[in-house]
Amino acid sequence: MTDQLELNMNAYLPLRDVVFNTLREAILKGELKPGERLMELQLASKLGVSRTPIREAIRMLEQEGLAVTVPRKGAEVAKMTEKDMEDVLQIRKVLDELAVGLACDNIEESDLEKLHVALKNFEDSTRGHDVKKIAQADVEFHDVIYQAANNPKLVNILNNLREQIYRYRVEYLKNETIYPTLIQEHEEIFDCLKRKDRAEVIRVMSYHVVNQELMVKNIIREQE
Amino acid sequence: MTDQLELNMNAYLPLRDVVFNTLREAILKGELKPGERLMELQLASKLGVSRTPIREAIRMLEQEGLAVTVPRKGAEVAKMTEKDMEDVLQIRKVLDELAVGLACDNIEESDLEKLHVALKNFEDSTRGHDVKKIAQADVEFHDVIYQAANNPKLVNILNNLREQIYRYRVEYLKNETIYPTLIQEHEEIFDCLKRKDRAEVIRVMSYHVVNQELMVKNIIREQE
DNA sequence: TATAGGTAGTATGTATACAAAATACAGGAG
DNA sequence: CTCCTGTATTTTGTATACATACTACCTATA
Repeated sequence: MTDQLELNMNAYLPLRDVVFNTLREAILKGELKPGERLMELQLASKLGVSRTPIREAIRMLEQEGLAVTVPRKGAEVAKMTEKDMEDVLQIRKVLDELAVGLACDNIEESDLEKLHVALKNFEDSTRGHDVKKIAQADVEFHDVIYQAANNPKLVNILNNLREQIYRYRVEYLKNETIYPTLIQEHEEIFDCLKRKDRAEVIRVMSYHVVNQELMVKNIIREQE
Repeated sequence: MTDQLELNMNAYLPLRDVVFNTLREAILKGELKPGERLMELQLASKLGVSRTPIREAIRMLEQEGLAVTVPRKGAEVAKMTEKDMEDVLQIRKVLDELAVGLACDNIEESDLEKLHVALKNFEDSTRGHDVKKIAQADVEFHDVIYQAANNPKLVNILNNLREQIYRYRVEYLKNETIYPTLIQEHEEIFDCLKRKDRAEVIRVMSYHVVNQELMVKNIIREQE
């Protein structure tokens, strides 16, 4: 019996997960706007499923902080104030510091290679003008670090926090003048990890996140 | 029209929330053991409701990390390895430091009073032998700090993390020899907050959490 | 004996039905 | 004209029905 060939029975996803992913994407992309009501029947007919998977997906979005429901009123897309964003970024700052510190302890040569590839991919992506692609490349860079931290629960929380600021993050990445700084910071992070300079990599990461915080807050203020 | 008399229509809770709370409690108390299957029909008949609210509650437990589901197999109570616990406590450490630092920045006289009451309540509770009560008093002490941190998203995450270690925490609090240390640490935290000594309060809190980490890990190791 | 295959029973996945609350709106009283 | 109220409609809450996949067990066969 071959070890390979595990036969991706993973191809199957329950509808609730499909719906969840669909709604999640729509919220993050801004197609479903903050405060917009999530009406079960309407979503069900739009997505061609019954209310049951919709309701289950809403329960999941709720726990992710992407939707808020009031009993007997229904759910709506979660609103984000500047205060909420500050709160999220405060948390993200210390957890990103934790993650990069752990990554520094655990990182192996193969991870460093992956990180270097991700670094270059990000740099390349900034030469195009596809903001989504740039955001994606940035996510992949940080994902390598998250994985190296070897703490799945931490990764989970960080992904969730990242999700919550994603909308504003895309906006922030439209500003091309910041790319050189971001690239440089990524390089510094990479170098520190390579040298295993724990204190320094935490300092740089901290700076990297705080920077974003200031920019994102500016964007929110402009939008209001 | 009187201002008062808001008439607690909050009395109503959807069944999904009742079920969620019930199952959550059962898992935390250990009535539902790690790895135990959560069968919809069985739970439905036991709780006297239909499968619908059960399913929605399971989706919520899933996102809380208290249950794990495999498509077409069903859900079971999440298992916790020592590694999982370490992961949770690593996160909790930095977030508790963040919380107490923020609390130190924001805390007001009224909060300090509440904290002092909670401190005394905890001290009193340790003179009885009701471990649940002691755990509750400890939670209330830390809740005052969490509230003072003025970051609801942080409180959310911390409550969730606390939930995940609750089972082992109760076990840990059965060891009466640790009470004096805990009381002393609580007092130190209170004093630091009163003096607004940010660096020191973070140091003490960090110590407070790390201490628990070591104890909880011992307990897990013994159980295995 | 061990294994393959079939079958009954059970569990989940999804859709639908019915009840009750919330909402919107129209008509009437003041 | 405004505000109240009653009614129709929409929406959520909950239960149930039906389809399909999984499990366990039994039987037949090599």
